[in-house]
Amino acid sequence: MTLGSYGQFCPVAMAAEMLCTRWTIVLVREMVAGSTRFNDLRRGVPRMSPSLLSQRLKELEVAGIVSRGPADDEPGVQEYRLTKAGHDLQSIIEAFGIWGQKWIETQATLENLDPSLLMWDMRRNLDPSPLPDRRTVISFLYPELAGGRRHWWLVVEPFGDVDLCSTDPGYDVDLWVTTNLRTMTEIWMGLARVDQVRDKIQFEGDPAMASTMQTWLGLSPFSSQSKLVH
Amino acid sequence: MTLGSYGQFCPVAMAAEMLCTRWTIVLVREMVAGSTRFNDLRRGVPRMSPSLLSQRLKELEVAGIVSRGPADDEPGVQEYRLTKAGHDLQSIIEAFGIWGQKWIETQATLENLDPSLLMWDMRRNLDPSPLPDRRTVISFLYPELAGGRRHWWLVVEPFGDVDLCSTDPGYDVDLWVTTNLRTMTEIWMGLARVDQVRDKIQFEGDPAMASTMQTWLGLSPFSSQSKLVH
DNA sequence: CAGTATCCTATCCGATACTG
DNA sequence: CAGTATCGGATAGGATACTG
Repeated sequence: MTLGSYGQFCPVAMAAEMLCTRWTIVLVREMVAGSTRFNDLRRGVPRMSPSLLSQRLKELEVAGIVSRGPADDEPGVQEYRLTKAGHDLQSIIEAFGIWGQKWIETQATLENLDPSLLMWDMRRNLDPSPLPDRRTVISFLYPELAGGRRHWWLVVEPFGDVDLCSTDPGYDVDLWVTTNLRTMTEIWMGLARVDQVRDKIQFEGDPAMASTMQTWLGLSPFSSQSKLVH
Repeated sequence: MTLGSYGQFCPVAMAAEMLCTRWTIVLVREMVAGSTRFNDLRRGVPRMSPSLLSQRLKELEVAGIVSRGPADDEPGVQEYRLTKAGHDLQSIIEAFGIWGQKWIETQATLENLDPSLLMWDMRRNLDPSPLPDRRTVISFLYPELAGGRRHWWLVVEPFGDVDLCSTDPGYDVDLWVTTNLRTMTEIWMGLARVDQVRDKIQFEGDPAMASTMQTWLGLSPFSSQSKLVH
């Protein structure tokens, strides 16, 4: 029996042996959410060192959870895809998320604010359908933050691709949103609705887009578990 | 931010921070299964050192997952009970178990055989209702094992309490079961049915009890996920 | 029975730098 | 961009003994 094994035949223990190592669940979450390339994974798990990320990906490959291969569209670039067993982990990730959203103190959650993570998740879940049928640019400004963490742009391309920039991409901006990181995170997590914190957000630009923000801004997959405070 | 934290506001990460430390999931599994006292927990998680068990219980208490207090029936004895948040972890444990049973190689599972763990789980899930309405004793013998791991007794009391002994309790035995640990584990996990491995089990004693073993022997909670090999 | 205390080391991990 | 290599240090946790 390997050291580090639990030595139990129970399937719970066997699964935990594989999945309950540092960063693994968070990494799988990022893959379930759709990231496939090394540097995309890094953006979703920014505090994980690249060597550990690389190591975990190999372990997951050996375990049959991840398969590695050239990207379909861009050969020469490696992609990490979930296998069937990997996709089945979605139920575990969901169980974690639902439990976490329900039972972890909101207080603790809001001590872990991170604008790059927030914007990266917002990018992923933004719903382009209520937006104009052309390139649309939304700028987010967090005045309390410094340097490259202060200003962000979401660029929604005509066919729904969304890009995240932390330097000005140079396009005309349709809507400027100025708020603080905590408020924006509360909205994303479903702890507040835009209309409830209107006094903490300033809009400039297209008033229609401003007033419909709650519809095109996607929320966290677990937001529905929260009992909307305020 | 504490070292050891993921620094993410995502509920998945927050929950993983709490639950993905060594032994924690396996311990919670044992609590979800019903154990409440320190030494019962030890039997379910035998390879965990008592100091680590004690430490984990304290952490779970701080996290609001476990509450500690005197036993209802036996004051003076401490009991560890799951709080409401703790009971909600059942969905996570189930997700682990279902995934593990489905995707972990049977081979790997059967490398972690452990008679005390198996008997402890069998004790818990045994269904007394098909058995005679009196004290019933079933003896299990694993000839390939040595010493105290070789011989076990399940004592089913009239009102359905089941005791596990590894030394002869002295009662008349109704049924002797002789088999090997791998076969018995396969049955428990739902990888085989009694009638499929009849040639690997010897019965002596009450023939009616022998022939209905599949009905009173409870199976692993995850056995239904397995596609019955052989 | 129900834990606590102590010690010690393996290993995991973080940081950083480097490469094709 | 997509990783690998190296290194050092903290710490988690294993083993064991002990206590009320």
